[in-house]
Amino acid sequence: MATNVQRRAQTRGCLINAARHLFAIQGYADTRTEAILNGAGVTRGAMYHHFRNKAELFEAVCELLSQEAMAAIEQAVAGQHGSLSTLKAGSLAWVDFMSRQDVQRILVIEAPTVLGQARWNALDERYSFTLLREGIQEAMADGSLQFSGSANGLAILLNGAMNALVLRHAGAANPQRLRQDLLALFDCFCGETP
Amino acid sequence: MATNVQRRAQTRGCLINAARHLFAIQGYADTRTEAILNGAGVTRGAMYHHFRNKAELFEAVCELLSQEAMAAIEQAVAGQHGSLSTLKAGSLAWVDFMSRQDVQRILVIEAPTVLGQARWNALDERYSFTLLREGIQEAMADGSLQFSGSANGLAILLNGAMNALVLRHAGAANPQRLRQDLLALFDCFCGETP
DNA sequence: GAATTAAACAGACAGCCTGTCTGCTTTGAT
DNA sequence: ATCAAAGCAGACAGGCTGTCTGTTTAATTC
Repeated sequence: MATNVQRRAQTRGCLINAARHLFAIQGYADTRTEAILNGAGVTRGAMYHHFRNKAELFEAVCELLSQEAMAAIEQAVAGQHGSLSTLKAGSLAWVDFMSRQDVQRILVIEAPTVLGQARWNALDERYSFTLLREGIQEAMADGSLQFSGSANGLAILLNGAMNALVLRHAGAANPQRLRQDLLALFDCFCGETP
Repeated sequence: MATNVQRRAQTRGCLINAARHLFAIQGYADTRTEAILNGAGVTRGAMYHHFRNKAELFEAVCELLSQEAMAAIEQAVAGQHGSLSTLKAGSLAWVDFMSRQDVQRILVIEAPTVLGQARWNALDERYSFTLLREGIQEAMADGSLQFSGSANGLAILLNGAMNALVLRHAGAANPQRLRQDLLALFDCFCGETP
């Protein structure tokens, strides 16, 4: 006799977990709800009791992955001193996390399409993008980062650049090159302090 | 009594055109083939005679838009002298073109999902991305652009950065800011020649 | 230039998939 | 103990894509 909040958390968790793995492998469109139900060990009725539709379940998966990304970044940043090295460490942690096959497919490739522009931006804003912008603001404020445009603009540029990096290097044999290219980009903003 | 090649071009053109508009407004998943058939004025049999499935029709639309993008860029570049100003002009033309609502939704947002990673990369490689990389290679070769990583890596970074720019500024009130942020980014690569 | 082949097209049809809907079970409140 | 509400079960309907057979129109062959 479990409490209601426990039951709720249990089935929601199973659904999100099963969906997460299937979405990662087959993609959103090619994942049948039937497969999710089997994977989660629940019935159709349960699923549609917790989520309005498949897209809402997908959003819940995105939410979870975004939280995990945040956690990974914050952990990587924890030991750093100085705004620039903090920014660099956070960015490297970001690309490392996004390089994971499952995360990449769900968060980078499919989320913009499935969630739509508005919800996707909102999600980003709620998590890693805000982190990135704040890091940039700090680094620009104390002069260790130089950019003639706005901090927000630079955050957009960097975010997009990193996304493109992980996508192009997907499954590549040189995971090291990705980090090199990214750090080379940072060097461009640091003026004459190598 | 039209020739076969004419008939073929006609119906294919009508389908691609109708699909293009519908995909732009409603997105790929929410566009019913029925609607495309009505828009194009052809029947189901005709469509599936020319395209294996909906995705293949979508790919044809992407192909067309990519060609238009190439044309726009090459026109913008035509009057330019010097590798750097050529690169800048081409990049601005690129973001201008991609800022169009329809192009954005189809090429930037949905194409990676619908075509899949491999086909999407191949498409990019066939068109604008190659143009960008060559522009960067030239500018790096004559020293007007400095970057400690590879030309290919920089092309990836710039491409991703520009994509992110147009997405974030979608429907924004300040279309000028987009260009400013992009040019600010270029300034970072130009060392001490302002 | 009649006959044959192949391409282009028409439209009915089947199978699949999502979301709904009604009913049942378990938990929580009174 | 009783009633309300949340959680869940599973059948079902409607819609959509792709197929398949048949028909028309162009090209080829003799």
